[in-house]
Amino acid sequence: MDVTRVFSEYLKKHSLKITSERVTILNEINRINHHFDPDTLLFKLKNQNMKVSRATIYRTLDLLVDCGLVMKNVLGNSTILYEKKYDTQIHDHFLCLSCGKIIEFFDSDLKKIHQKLSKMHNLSVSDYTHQVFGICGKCKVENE
Amino acid sequence: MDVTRVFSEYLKKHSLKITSERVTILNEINRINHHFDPDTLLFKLKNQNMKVSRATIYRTLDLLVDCGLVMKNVLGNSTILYEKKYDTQIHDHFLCLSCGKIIEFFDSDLKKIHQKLSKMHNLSVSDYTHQVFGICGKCKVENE
DNA sequence: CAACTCATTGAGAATGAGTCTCAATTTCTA
DNA sequence: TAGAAATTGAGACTCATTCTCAATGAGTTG
Repeated sequence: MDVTRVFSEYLKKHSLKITSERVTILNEINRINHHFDPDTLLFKLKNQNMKVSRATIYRTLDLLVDCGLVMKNVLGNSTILYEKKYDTQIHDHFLCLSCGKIIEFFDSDLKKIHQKLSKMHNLSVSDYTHQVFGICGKCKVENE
Repeated sequence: MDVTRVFSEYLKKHSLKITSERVTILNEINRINHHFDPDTLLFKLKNQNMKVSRATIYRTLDLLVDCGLVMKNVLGNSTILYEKKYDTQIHDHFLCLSCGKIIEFFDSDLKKIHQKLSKMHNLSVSDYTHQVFGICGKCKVENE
């Protein structure tokens, strides 16, 4: 998937400009294979002497979410995490309430639930989040 | 379900006190049949001349979530909503991205997905959230 | 390719939901 | 009913995110 092209076309369509900051941010996200938060992203760029402001990180993430390349998740209480939506099928997260560990998973049966919902209410589904909370295997053992 | 009793017992077990504010808040939640946010709750109580501070609302909601009587959801970007967990089976929300309408639904097949997940990773599930985004029937028609 | 328009950027101020502080008050145990 | 311990409210505080606005840059047009 030519991510840069998708983003460029999105920007053009909305009369927005292809700036070096936007390209830099997208490239960095491309390199991250799991979830991340805006500050981590800022930090990674700072470490490479790429100068991008916090405001621009937030603004660009909004654009990437809007054009469908990035997914924004609010996990549990207040943990916010972003992740690529391409090159991956992972949409769902399990959060261990004891140690905070996050397990990523995907179950295609969820699609069937969404299809049922669509039919029942005559609506169309474009996205979803599904988060599961509990105790992971390791913590279960430790609490025994 | 004797909600007051459940809450009282929870408080006793944790050496916490049954105060008029806590009872007032629980009673008000009892009267609400859909989702709500902390400020709405505060407002409703103010309108009835019940004096409860914002801090106490937040503190009590945390307790109610902890003892399992109330569910806290983060819907979409940053909408936070609470709702009763008793007298209802509703756990899941559909949010119309066009008009903001929220449709509540429940599908028991989700349980099966959680059971599969539990087995696969040897974990135990205690809670979940499932949010679906898209366009509702009404908005679909209007956009034609 | 130069001029011009309009989006973009960064620095730091502003916002706002939620949390914390602490003295005064209330609960409840013994 | 006395006393220990939890609770409350008001407002200060936090911290992630958004806003402001002057300076800069992209890209369009002649």
